[in-house]
Amino acid sequence: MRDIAAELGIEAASLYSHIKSKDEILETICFRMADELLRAIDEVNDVYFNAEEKLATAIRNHVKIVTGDLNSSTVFLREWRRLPAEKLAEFVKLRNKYEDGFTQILINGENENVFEAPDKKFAVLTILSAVNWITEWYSPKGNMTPDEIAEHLFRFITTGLRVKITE
Amino acid sequence: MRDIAAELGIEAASLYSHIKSKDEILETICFRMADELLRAIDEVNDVYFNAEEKLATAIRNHVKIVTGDLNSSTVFLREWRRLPAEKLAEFVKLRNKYEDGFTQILINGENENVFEAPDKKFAVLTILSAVNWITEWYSPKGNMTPDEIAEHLFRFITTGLRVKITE
DNA sequence: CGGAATTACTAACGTTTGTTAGGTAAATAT
DNA sequence: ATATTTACCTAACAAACGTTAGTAATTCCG
Repeated sequence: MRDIAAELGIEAASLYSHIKSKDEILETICFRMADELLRAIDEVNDVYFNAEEKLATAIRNHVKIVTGDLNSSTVFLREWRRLPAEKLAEFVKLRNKYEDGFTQILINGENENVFEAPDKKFAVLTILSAVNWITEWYSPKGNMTPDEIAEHLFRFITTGLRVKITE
Repeated sequence: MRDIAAELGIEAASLYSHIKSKDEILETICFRMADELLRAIDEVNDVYFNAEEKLATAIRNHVKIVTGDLNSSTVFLREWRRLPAEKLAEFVKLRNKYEDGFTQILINGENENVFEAPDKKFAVLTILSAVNWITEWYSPKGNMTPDEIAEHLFRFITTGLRVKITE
């Protein structure tokens, strides 16, 4: 709290004119971002039909949200376990719903015979590892825009590293 | 320190008969695991020739190390930033060397015309995201062994999600 | 311009944290 | 059996932490 206050140029005790508690800050960050991600994936599953387009859009949305506020994303990804017990349980439900959203896309892809993911949970977790790991290395000053990152990730996730024979 | 001591059934003050400081514990965990990973990747680059085999072995080694001690791996992945400044700088160098090891594999793969990764840094970071994310979900009680996880990851990383036309 | 509302301050509190010091008990070595 | 070493204890310390209470300063509004 003293570090946050120092960033703002005020005393730690002054923060309590604006917030209720440190936990409230964490809850706001985590739930606001979770809600944003959930809204994005729900829209993807509602609006799009083509599984490839769904996946591409879901990845782009995720990358845009994560890179849109790196500080919040970093807190969201690293600190969610420190939510108070009741909020933590609620949060985990949201995470699971989000994963389910990606699973739905993979199921659609299999039905359309464009994706092949026998172990969908594994595939979804690996996709999420890629999009979430962006907080470890992304910089707005870097040479890739969020859309380029999303495009790279989509290609990596769908076609992998192997040289494409048909090209 | 009180939590660690409680796990051991002793008082926090008693820990100091066995260790120097809390920082020492963190340093030991981080550098021991970094050294282990570096030894593994160096051996892969020395011993193997075939890039696919290199990558498969590098992934298998990483997964084996990470799943071999989940507690240490979790601390290693999440807490390395809390190393004291000098140790942190040293640690970052080791991380970079490890990434370089993977980059070397991708370069070999391109020379052999089996891999295609124009942006190698991006590809390496995405590979590392997958192997490191294991700490988020792996359980020894789960239905996948570390070798199976490594195999799945290798397949995902090399061929992606798309249905293989040649099959 | 004065009063109300808002924001920020200082001081303080209770709790938590990492660690030290001195003492005691247990284990080990001679 | 005695001496030494090791491990653990209690007690304590200083610093850090999240937050409250009362007061002061600033801003806003009629």
